[in-house]
Amino acid sequence: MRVTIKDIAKELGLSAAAVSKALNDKEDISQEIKAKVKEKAKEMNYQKNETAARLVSKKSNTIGVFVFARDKIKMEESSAFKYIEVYLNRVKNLGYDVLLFSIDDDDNINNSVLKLCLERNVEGVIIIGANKNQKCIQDVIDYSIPTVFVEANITGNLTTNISFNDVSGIEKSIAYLENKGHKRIAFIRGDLRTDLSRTRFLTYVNLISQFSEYNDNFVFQGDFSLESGYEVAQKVIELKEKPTAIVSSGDLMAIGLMRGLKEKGIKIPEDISIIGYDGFEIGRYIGVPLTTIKQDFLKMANETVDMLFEMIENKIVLEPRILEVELIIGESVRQMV
Amino acid sequence: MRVTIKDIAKELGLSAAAVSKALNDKEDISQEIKAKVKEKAKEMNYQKNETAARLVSKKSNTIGVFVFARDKIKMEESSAFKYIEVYLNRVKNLGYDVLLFSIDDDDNINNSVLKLCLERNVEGVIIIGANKNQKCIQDVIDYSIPTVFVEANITGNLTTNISFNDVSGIEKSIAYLENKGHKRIAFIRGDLRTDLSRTRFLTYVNLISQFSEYNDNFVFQGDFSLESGYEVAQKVIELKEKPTAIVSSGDLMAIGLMRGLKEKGIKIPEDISIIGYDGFEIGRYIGVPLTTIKQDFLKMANETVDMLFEMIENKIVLEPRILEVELIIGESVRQMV
DNA sequence: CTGTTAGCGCTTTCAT
DNA sequence: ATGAAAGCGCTAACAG
Repeated sequence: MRVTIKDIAKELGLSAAAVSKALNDKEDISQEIKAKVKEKAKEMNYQKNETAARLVSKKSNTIGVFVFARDKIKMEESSAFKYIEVYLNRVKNLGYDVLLFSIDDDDNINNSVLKLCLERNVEGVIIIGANKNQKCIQDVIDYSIPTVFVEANITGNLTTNISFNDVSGIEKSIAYLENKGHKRIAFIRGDLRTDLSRTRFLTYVNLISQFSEYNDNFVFQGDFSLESGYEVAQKVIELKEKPTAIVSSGDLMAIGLMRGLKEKGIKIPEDISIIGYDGFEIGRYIGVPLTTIKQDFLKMANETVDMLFEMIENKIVLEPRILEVELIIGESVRQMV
Repeated sequence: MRVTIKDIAKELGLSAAAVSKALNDKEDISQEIKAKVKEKAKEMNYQKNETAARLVSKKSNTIGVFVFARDKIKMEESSAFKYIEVYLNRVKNLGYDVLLFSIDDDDNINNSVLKLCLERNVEGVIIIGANKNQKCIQDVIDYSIPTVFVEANITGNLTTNISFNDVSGIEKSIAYLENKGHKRIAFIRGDLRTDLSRTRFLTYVNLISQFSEYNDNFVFQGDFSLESGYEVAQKVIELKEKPTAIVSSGDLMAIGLMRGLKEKGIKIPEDISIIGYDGFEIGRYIGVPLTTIKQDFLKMANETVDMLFEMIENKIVLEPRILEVELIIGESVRQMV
């Protein structure tokens, strides 16, 4: 049997309440009792039962982190993991635990996010990569539980969001290419069901229409994986009229694409220029350093935690935030003549 | 106020006990009541308070996952994240939650792993990348809580472990290089405080001594990051007598190294051959596809969960397991003449 | 300051 | 098959 406060109360001839107060450093208890109790607790190897404490205090000291993964196995390729470590450390220092969930579309019915939150009594929620239309999140949006959506433009009751400026990112890419004299610019998009992919793609469409004709053949579908980028190479090859530059919605797809093109004898940037998106460190280490849009994941993670706890503490809803991104110039884009 | 079983009992003119039984599909309750209760519950938007249920049933339905991170920011570079998604999905399907913790050496004093486990009442524990000598894990080892150590050779009370065969991995690398005629083989090791790094390094030392003289200058210290590999390049340059091949304890370090060497005008594999370790997908996409040791992370993750739940269910301690690894031949090693 | 009492929301005997 | 009663381990309100 685990030792409880009753045990240590009995041992010391005190009441359970006194022990509880001592252990929790309450004001209305003498120093000597505090000392005695704490010593005894250590001696008896007492461990607080948080479950019980949480039941009465109605505080769970837990925040829920939900990661939406379209592609089960490839969650590691999402940016989610770049955030989670920060969450873990920050949240731990604030005295909270992190309950982590991975959600996919099949989960809609039985595991609504709200259900999981209410059952576990989480005090705040971070949701990465969701999209408005998923049934399983509708209810959290309405419910008054502090929630921050990451990379999804969703607001609601005590709900806000934070994203990178995807419009600006694509603008910077395209402007840079234009400057370098590129006109025929292709695009690799991700799954359009996410806000992020949609925004990047639509921005491309808007901009491209301004100085050339939008061409369906210049749009390729990927899923952010190395492999999906690699496969695009084959499709590029088959094009009669090739683009002079390709903008990828993600660095990994860009890297896969570069590999694919290389194997087909296409030189980068001499034959085709490439721009990625993400600013992953690895992009600087591959054969041709990748020109890309850098996102400050660390900052994103920290601001997310800031926002969440401000909402938890003050019960106010915050304005959504948008983080700026930066063009990183590698060697994967050439100047057209 | 949240709706409780009492509320729905009152609404239906039943007892709380009956409602509880109905909701939990117990045998000793009629079908009609079950149906009525469930419907009413849905109608009233009832959500079970797991905290309360856990207090009485003494089951938390939670497993704790602890990731040891030497280098705070670089957890994403560890293999831990390759496992976590599998844990999440498997564990969810078994009706459990995952409480995730990141532990560093500073945490030893206040947050012993056992303390966190007992407070949260976790029913099983997965610990990634720990090492025997850390104070903060000593107590879990002795305590009877089902525990699986990943990539650390630790056993104990209801405690087992699973690792890749690091000896075999390094043997395969070195044998391959020997076969290709390499004699002067250097090594990049990771932090020797982890079992994994120690084993890989010691195996290198053993083997190398068999056919050449162990040379301290041929051993470089890294930390599994791209950057640390990159920095090794400079040190290689400064060597009067250069190795013909370098074995890296990790793929990212190998990739960083290759980049560094390339910038210094050293060609791979013509001038120096490289072998990595991990089998990360990215290694096949970089300039020169990396020859490496492939570890089946998916299998590792699944077996870890299997072992843990077998221990949870049967309260028996399992034999440690070792997973075989495989040499993947890329283009980063050349045949010596 | 310390103890008594009550109860968080649920499950679980044990009667009925 | 249903309900009454007890209690999981802790904290909070109130008395003393």
